[in-house]
Amino acid sequence: MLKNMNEHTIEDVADLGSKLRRRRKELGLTLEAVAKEAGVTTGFISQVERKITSPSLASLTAMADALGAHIADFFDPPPKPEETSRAKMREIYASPGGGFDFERLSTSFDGSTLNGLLVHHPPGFVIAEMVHEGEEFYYVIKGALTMTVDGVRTVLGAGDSIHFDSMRPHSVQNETGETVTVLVVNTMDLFGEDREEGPPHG
Amino acid sequence: MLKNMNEHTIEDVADLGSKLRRRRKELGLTLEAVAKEAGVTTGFISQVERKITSPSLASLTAMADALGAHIADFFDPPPKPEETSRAKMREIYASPGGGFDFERLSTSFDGSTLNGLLVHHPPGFVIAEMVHEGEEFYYVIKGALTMTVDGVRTVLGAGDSIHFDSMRPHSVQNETGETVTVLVVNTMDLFGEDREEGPPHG
DNA sequence: TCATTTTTTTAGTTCTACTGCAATTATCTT
DNA sequence: AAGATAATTGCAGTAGAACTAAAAAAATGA
Repeated sequence: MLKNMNEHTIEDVADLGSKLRRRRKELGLTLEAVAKEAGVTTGFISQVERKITSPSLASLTAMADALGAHIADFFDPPPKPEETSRAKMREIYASPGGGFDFERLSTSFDGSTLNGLLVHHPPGFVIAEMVHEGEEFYYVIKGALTMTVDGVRTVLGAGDSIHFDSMRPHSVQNETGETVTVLVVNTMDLFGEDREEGPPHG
Repeated sequence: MLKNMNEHTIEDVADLGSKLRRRRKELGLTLEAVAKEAGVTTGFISQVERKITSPSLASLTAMADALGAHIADFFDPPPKPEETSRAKMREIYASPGGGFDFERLSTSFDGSTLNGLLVHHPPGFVIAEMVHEGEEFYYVIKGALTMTVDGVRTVLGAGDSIHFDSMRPHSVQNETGETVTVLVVNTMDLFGEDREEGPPHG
């Protein structure tokens, strides 16, 4: 069963049992309660929690459901370092397609998903509609930004914010005569572009 | 194999094959290349991608590795709605333990992980050191905030930011004589506190 | 301390995770 | 368009592990 696995992956699966047991204990449930809900035996769950047996995806999904969790929650990788970003020490980058400048605020570490940018949209600039995985959060620091999400156009002023799923078609534009400064925080898209290149920003 | 599963969970597993194939195609890899890397046969991967067979956790992990991805990435649930948050229409909440006020900026939808808050720290206020899952991003809007992460103390001024893994011991304090306003964005902790109560904020 | 509950252990069995190989389809080159 | 090669699917298995049932041990509560 545990054939063809490197050390990293062994750790991932090893965590599974512990996480299942921890979740069960947090909920104050007995093996029997979870077993009954998941449609398996208490002995089996016990073995899974103690890493003696590996559950099939179907069984694991049933167990996750019984624990009010999602299967993906039991496979979180371990995290790491940090970084402070100083306003005065940041580099200002031009966007890959040209048009706006940005400063990168966030750092990255194993398991990190947050991507923070300070974006400066010049007057009249438009980012064409796009769709991709992840979710996004915009907080307008200065000026007024026009966003269109799923065809719904919204003008955000200073202090306003918006949070949406990036799978919904969205576009951004600065319809004012001034540069607009926006803080953008989105989740990393593992299947998206390499982080070392310019950010897609929405 | 697919016994004891409700409709929601069937969808989750059904997505697996499609996601594996999509990822493989994105990388321009053949079944044979992935199979060789993962230590399984091409026929098997083909069956998994077409949902004819469900892989064991060990095999799935090996496949994910071969695809340069993480096993959890293949179980993402589908996302949903959005919300705009207006500065002038937000409610200001007092924190559960008392001491600081905050405004909630983000919304939530299935699969969403971002949690955005605008936090107002009064002079001298301290949030004791804590540790929990997820990651955090702070952007100082007004004033100066002192943060201590893993015993390292840092003072962040307006425009400064910090991004770190919440599993590292961290505390927050306002050592100034003015109220400090900070934008906090962190990832949802499924195993943490219920969102309807006040936010832990760090 | 004792009764009950919970978990672990043990000895299986069944069925599916995965193989090997042939057939089919897709792609590329001329 | 034809032919060669590469890639994928189909098919018939089988070995072993996913999971069971029941007994034993451990944990818990009164």
